[in-house]
Amino acid sequence: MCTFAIENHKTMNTPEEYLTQHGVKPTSVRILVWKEICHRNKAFTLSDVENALTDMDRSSIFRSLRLFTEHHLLHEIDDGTGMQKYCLCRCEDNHHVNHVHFTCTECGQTYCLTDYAIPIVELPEGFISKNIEYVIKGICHKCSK
Amino acid sequence: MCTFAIENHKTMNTPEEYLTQHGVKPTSVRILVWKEICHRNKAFTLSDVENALTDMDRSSIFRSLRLFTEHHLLHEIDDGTGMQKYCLCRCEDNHHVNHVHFTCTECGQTYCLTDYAIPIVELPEGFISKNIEYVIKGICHKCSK
DNA sequence: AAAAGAAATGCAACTCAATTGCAAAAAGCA
DNA sequence: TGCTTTTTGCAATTGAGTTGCATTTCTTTT
Repeated sequence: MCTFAIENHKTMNTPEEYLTQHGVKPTSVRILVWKEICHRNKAFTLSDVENALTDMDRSSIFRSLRLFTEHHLLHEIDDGTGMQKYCLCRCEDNHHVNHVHFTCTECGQTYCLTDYAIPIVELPEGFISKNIEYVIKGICHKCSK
Repeated sequence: MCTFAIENHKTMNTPEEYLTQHGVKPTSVRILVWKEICHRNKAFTLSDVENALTDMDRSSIFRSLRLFTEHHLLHEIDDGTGMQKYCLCRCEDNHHVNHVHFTCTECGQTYCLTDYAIPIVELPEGFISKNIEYVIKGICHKCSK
């Protein structure tokens, strides 16, 4: 569904280089965190990464994710489950999530439907749009079987 | 922008009756909470209601809002500010938010754009939609002046 | 290469809103 | 009225996010 990570692995050689190219100094913590998340095609939480990197401190992961977000490697998304989620940024120019998210109420997964663009709503006079969040809640293709 | 409350006051006589009609026993706390929120045309938080009803306990308000939500008098909405927000339900049949929300990054207000319907995205095979959240972030008509 | 300075990390503690346990109060009912 | 159930207020807990600070690691300068 999301070919971003694969593409990157083909073209981007190493995590070190990828981080450097985006203005993030590639420290050991950040490389480990990036390696852990760069292949993900679903939205993930801080706890998800924490569980995958059990030796690493929560706040270090938190700070890495924040830094990645600041440097537009990640999007912060809010799927209404109450936990902050992140997904890989695959924007080419402007840094806005332009795809729809789907949160399964059964398994809790939030999918990045990267091929499904967010339809635009025209706003009333005076309202200026900067960013749009479009989250569908329902049952995912696995849980609906 | 939202004429719901006014319509209700015309047709619905008293809060007591309105709550009863929707399966909520109209206790004194619930009536006070409902009176406080039923005229609102913007999304509000628990703290908003708490500040308006200074004598009432936080958890009592919380429980009232939860009960109202369970009985479809309110929608819970998540505008990404991290605080749970509520807005009046004006659905006629199915209980889904069908309008767009707008959260101003300046003043923090979340507007219910009740005249602006959420455009539907067709989902991939196997995904079943139950509910959609559409939140635009930007600058509102007041802050953009 | 050593010293000084800057940045990153780990740990513990804090924040802040949501939520719950429980006893007291109020409401419903026989 | 007396008994039972529901509701309410208070205090405490939860849980994720976040921060302060001392230690460690990295970078730069001499």
